[in-house]
Amino acid sequence: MEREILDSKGLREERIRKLKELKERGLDPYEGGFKRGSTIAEARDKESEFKEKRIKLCGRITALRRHGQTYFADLRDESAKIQIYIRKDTVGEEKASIFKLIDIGDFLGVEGPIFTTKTGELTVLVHGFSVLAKSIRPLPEKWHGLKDVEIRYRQRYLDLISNEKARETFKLRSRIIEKIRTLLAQRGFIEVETPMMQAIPGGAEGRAFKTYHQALDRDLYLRIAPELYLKRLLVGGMEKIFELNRSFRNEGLSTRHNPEFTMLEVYQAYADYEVMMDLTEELITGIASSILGKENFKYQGREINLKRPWKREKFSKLMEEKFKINLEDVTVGNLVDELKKTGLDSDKLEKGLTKTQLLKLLSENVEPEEPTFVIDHIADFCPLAKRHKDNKNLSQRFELFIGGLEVANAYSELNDPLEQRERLYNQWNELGEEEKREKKVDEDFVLALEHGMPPAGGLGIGIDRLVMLLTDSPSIREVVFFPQLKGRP
RNA sequence: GGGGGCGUAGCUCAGGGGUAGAGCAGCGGCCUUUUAAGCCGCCAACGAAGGUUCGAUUCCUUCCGCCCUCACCA
Repeated sequence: MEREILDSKGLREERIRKLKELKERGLDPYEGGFKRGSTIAEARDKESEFKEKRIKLCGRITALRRHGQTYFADLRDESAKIQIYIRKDTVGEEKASIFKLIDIGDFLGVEGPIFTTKTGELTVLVHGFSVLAKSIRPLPEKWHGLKDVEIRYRQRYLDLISNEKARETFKLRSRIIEKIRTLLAQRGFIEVETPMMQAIPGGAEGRAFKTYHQALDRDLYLRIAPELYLKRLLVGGMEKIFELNRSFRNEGLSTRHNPEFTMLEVYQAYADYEVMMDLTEELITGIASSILGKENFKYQGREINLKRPWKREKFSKLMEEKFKINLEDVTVGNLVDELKKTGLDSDKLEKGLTKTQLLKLLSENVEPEEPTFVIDHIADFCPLAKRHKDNKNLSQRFELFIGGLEVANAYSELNDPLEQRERLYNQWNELGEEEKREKKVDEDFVLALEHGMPPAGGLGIGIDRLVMLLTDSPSIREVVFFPQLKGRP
């Protein structure tokens, strides 16, 4: 922060000088409140009402045009923008001279009737105004706005002031989340909250953040998923639940990954992954049609069409098409060898094949324009999912891809406690020595299952990615107010 | 962590081994219906540290930060 303070010293000092002068004139700009008569949008709607009587508006000055003894300025609140006009024969000599101390960025309350200028601009003829807050830093440029992505992320408020697109994106994010809650509530789901600080982080792949609790003298981890706790609630008899909140993964950053991210997890007792597919379609098309007003839109230049029903492609079929591998005679053990035979870049395979890598390979085989459920994955990659009755190597699971993004993941939840324990230990055994020490099998979770968990469908939707998709944002940093960045020098 | 690109004024952009240029913003002046107001004048910057060189903002090295990409992950 030190640098900016020095850099903008001259501009800042000039504004502090104006601030002092305001105070000397008995007008402390941080002192007063203001009774807003209406928002600017309301004022614009009801302009005719205020041709005669006065209106009281407030907002921030975003442009200032001095014209001799008069000023035109743009006043903006969250709802809209309106021009204000200050002239000394209306506002008075004293007030007019005070207006010299106003800068772009200051907050103002104004009062006066509305008229239309000869160029047709709706304008408040200011009879009185008060300074509600003085800005002592210059705002980014009015025409080109703020483009420096680093400043846009680190000082998001400047981005929000300068860029309409940013304001829209975050408003949409809020409406999307609100809509999800409404849609789920309409279907009888209730929202629950489970621990973000967990003794044993589980329910997903990925490294956890570690922290320490003083009084308990124990290590705790930030959750990588709420899954195992939500299933405990199924055991407890809750039948339709969801949690919509943050999870944390201690992994690298990318345009699709922020260390803290927002996930929706939904569980429905006596359902399975087929039911969750329907629910996913309903949720996402419901959101799109209510928020965007349509089911087709562009994502990064590609036309996406959400018209139901969505494609459901068997994982094995995609493997067959892409790699000519028949999953019937392939196990996880020799899958890597089989893939190498297909001439796939073997460097990538040397380190072994993770679930994520495999999905990535397959997602390249999925049409980005149409939403596609990739269903029935290799069971060994899905320790929490039920196996298929007719093929024990496959699990009742789907991953949903839209526009090249993986936006949802769901399965029929495994509720056989003995199999669950075995599969968790199998997974644990594959870990490296260090990981084995950090990650343990959550026996307490298995204990819950031993008391009986109803069959259930579970669904996870990456909210940040869904918002990216619906706001046509190329990076997760565009949909998270304060994305994680490195430290400053 | 690997690879590629980038870092010039408060903001948006030029430039380039020899005095660093513009627009917006700011300051001063003229202007009472402008709106990217206009006109005149002024203020203001090469991410940091080393090196090469008579001379570095420009070339080289290291560091810091940002973007893209690969890997871990969703």
